[in-house]
This record gives sequence, structure tokens and C-alpha cells, in this order.
Amino acid sequence: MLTVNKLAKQGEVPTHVVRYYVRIGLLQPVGQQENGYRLFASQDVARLRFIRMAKHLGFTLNEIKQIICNADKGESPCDDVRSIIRHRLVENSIKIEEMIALQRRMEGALEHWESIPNGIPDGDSICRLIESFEDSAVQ
Amino acid sequence: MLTVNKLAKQGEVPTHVVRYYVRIGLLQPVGQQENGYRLFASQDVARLRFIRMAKHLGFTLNEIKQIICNADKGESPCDDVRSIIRHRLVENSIKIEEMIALQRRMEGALEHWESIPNGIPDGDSICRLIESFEDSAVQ
DNA sequence: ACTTGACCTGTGCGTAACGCACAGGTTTTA
DNA sequence: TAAAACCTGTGCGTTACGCACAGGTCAAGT
Repeated sequence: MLTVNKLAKQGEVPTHVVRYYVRIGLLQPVGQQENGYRLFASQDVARLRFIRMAKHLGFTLNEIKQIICNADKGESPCDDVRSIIRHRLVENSIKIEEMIALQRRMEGALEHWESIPNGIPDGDSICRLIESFEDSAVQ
Repeated sequence: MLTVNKLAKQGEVPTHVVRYYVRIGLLQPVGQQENGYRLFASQDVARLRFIRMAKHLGFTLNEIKQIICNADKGESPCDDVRSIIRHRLVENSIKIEEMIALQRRMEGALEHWESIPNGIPDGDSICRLIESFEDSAVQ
């Protein structure tokens, strides 16, 4: 029987993460002390480690919850696991491309801005630096 | 004078984005119709376009709010603008590296999993595919 | 025995930038 | 005049926590 603090230490996560996982039903205490403190089974340490591993591989907490639920019902989650990662791989590469494009825009902006002096805003303009990208950069 | 719908169309954003910007104080209606519908000044179209531009360059809505506030007070936001982007550039490149590392982990996992058959969960194990990364992949 | 201080507890709210559902109001069409 | 299409503001949900709060617990010191 472990308290939140002990479970968190053995699972190598901060305590508020354990509490959050309880809140979303990813961990379930097996009982309570008289003072209301939650108590966990020692196999929840393995569960917590499993969660960390899956997160590290790109699974969301919701997906991890589904995987654990299926496992608890005796169903093999392996096919789902494979297909989730295949999807995530595609999503992720799109996001990476977007972020690289953003990176290029920011670099271009900084370079471009070296030739522009600071301006004082007037009624027409908010910030000339940003507005100077009107034509070139949007969409 | 523009309603939410008209402003959204002219600014080329969905209506719920306009409403959200009102909610966080990034846009302020100049008044209301008798029925409670918000009314905006026509220069809010330019403001909305400015917001889109700044977002496209990597500014958060909070930063944009600060920039606009300073501009309204007549202060030049240019120095802040430059330094925000310099920071964002560093943050972003770190995130990109992390996502590339995740990408590699996912690719490695899929490849590795081709040699592993589906397993049925038992008491000891939740999903052998994920658990097979225990030693190699965490941290 | 008592008090101080450090540590721990659960709960509730905040984050970023929307997306969506709801119940109702308005405008257009038939 | 009625029905259908469209629009309105508000409130809640999203992800994965971080932080603040008011109070409970435990070891050390006196």
C-alpha cells in the first residue's frame, strides 16, 4: 500500500502528476486512509512506469487509458498500438514541417528587420516591423 | 459599424475566433445593438489582420495584446518585437529537435515491432510492444 | 507535553487558442 | 404568416499538467 508521495517517488514522477492521473481515471487508488489520503497497490508502480514509457513513444494519456482498459478486459491492444503510432508519425512530420517553415519566417523577419528603424505607432499603423510582412508572408 | 459576422468575414477568420478575441480583450466592440449584438469599428478589420500576421510570425495572443496595448499608449513595440522573436527562434528549434527525436523513436518502434507478434495481456504485462522499449528508450 | 517547522494532503482554478453545443433571436423565403 | 436558414452570446470541453490554498501529519527540539 502506497500513498501518493511514495507512488510518485517510485514511479519517478512529481506528485501532482499522480494526482492528475487519478483525476482522469488513469490510476485508481485501492482505498483511503481514515484521513482521506489515497492508497495505491504496489502494482500501480508498474502501471505508472508503463504510462511514462507510452508517453515517451508519443501516445496521449487518452490513448494510454484505452490501451490499459483493453488490457484489463483481456483484449490485445497491439494492433491499435501499431496504428496509433503510424498515424502519429504522419501528424508529427506535418507539424515538424510547419515548425520549420515558421522557423524560416522568423529568421527572415529578423534579417529583414535589421534594415528597418524603430517606429512610433500612429493611427494607421500598430507595428511597422510586423506590418512590413503584409504582402510576402501570409498564406 | 460591423457585427461579429461582418468583421469575421472581412478579417478572414471564423466568427468564433472574433468572439474569442473579444473574450480575452484583444478586440473591443465599440457598442451594442438593442438586441445585444456587438458592434465593431471598421478599423478593427485592420487590427484583426494585424493579429493574423503576428500569429503567422510566431507571436502568441498575449504578446500581441501587449504589442497593441503599447502601441495604443504611443510606445514603440519594435524592440520587444525583435527580442520576442529571437527567444521564440531558440524555443522553436529546441521543440523541433525534440519532435525529430520523437519521430525517430516512433520509426524505431514500428520497425522493431514487426518482429513481435501480438500478445494477449496477462497480469504481469499490459502491452509487450510498448514494454519492449523499457531498457532502450526512456530518457 | 507542547510547540515549531517542514512536509504532505485533496481540491479547485489557470494555462493556449480555440471547437462545439445550446437555447434563443433574426432574416429570408415560400 | 409560417417555416427554414442563419446568426447571436454564453458556457463548457479540449491537453497535460502547474500552482495556490487551507488545512492535516510527523519528526525534532525544548
